[in-house]
Amino acid sequence: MADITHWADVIADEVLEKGKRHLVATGITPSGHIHIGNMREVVTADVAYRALVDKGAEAEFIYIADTYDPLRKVYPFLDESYEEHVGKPLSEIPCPCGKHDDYAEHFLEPFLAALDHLGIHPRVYRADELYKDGAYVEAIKQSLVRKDEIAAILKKRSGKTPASTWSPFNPICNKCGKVNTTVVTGFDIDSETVDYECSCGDSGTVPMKGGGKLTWRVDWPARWKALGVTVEPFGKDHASRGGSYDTGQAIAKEIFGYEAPHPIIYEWIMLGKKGAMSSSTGVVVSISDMLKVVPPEVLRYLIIRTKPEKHIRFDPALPLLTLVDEFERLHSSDKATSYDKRMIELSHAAGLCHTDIPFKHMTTIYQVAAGDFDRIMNIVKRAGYDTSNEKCIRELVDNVGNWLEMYAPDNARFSVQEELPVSTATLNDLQRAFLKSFSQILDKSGEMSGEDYHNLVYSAKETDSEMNRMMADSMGVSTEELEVKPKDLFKAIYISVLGQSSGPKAGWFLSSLEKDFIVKRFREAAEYRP
RNA sequence: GGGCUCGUAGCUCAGUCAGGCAGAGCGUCUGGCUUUUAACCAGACGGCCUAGGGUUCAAAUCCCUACGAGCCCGCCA
Repeated sequence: MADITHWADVIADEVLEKGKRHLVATGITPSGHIHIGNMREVVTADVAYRALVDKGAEAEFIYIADTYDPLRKVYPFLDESYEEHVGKPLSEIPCPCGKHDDYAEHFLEPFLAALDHLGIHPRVYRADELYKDGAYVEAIKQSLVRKDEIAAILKKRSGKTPASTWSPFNPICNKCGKVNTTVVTGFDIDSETVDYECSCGDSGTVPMKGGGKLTWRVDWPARWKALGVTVEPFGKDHASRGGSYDTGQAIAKEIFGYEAPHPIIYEWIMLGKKGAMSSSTGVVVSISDMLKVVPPEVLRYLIIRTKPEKHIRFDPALPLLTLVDEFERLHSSDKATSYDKRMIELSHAAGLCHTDIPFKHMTTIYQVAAGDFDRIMNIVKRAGYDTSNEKCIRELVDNVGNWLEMYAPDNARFSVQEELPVSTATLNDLQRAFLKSFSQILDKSGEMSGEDYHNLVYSAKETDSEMNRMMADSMGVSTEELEVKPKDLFKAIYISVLGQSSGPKAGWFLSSLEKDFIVKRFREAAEYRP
């Protein structure tokens, strides 16, 4: 089989045939909690951008927040008092929590933080600022002048006839502040103003600069031209014939004289077994929820490994652990193909921190330490991991803690019992003799590694070992009579420490506990008589 | 009704653009590792590539049709 080229590189090659300078754009409307589908868009854009840069293109990456879009309705998470704001641009509505400058910023701020977390650093534009700075004025003029042509394009492509009062430009009413209740009654190209009537009864004049916005289907192509967008990913919803890319393409070419950007169409992300993610059906995982449990690199990997046009199935329970494992294995594998390496490279991105501690190991460490960060660090240090980047480790610890709490299946959970578990009563004489001997040997020895612990357990069945002799003595039998099954010994360890009959790999597990604790616990367990 | 995308092992998916022996990981099973596993190593099992036609020396791959899944054609990104 020929070498497989990663889709991002395929896209970059296609795009490079059109030219060497590129502007990769992405954008969404911060009207509510920004969900995971949007994350795919941004990661997709970032990867395309990186692939372009890697191939020597002069590329830039921008993110446009559609802060000037009107609020469509009072969403379930909003207070009823927002009724009066429906129809106003998001940037002109008060913040729901009062801590941000405006409504748009309230949802934008955590999203931008998430982007940073993922190692994605586009230049950020806010649509309201672009409008207020006059970036759209030229496009607004052209659109108003050639309104009928645009309407004809919309009709031809989408089959829908725009209303007679339709205008590509929606003024913001001076009185009620709404942008979707006004009708254009005239305009003046020289003074750059637009006249309107509003359903609230007001009428007046607004400047083209910051006095209103272009309707979406015109706004998009206008933006391409104004900013020079050449590559843009968008959801498949825009992609069909008669959709906004289709009309945008025509408007860009025929009205603004601009070639539409290279499209990257992506599919939705499905959640577990519940189906497509959609806000209307309530099947939603917000980005912040996602980042609570998934290390950023793995989230990137999840998106990067699948071609944009295929849907992604995301299951935050055990399959997540598999995904993390797969990523980490690929990361350290010497069998990785060039394709694998490329995926790892793209998952990495600048600005992400990485620790060499496997996620799965951390699930054990975390539970051994009962989530206490100082104790976790001690264990990590003892296990010989790199602890220089405490911030990264803390991120991993947070992910693991949240995962255990929110999604982990029961068999992945355990807790070291503070007190001797009552189930210790079920231990038999051999198991007690083992724990007693183990405790004594450990008491007089130095620090032991996971492997030391492992070997010590197995030494119990060797007739010439110290452990074997001590157990025989303790039980009052000869070493020949002693019949040891390691399985029972491991069971004794788990029961006395966790109160359950199985647990994480024992040697390694014991080495992450305090030695003194083990000595004491095993002695107590050996002596315990109900 | 019209359009777009997808359909490959039990699961998640590569491979389709550029036709050339049907692939990976996970799971399962077997064996091994000083027989604990949720760790590691080796191997095995696992397929009508959704179905039916067509083109071709040769089709998972290209063309047509059907079926299934998701989405769009509402100024809703």
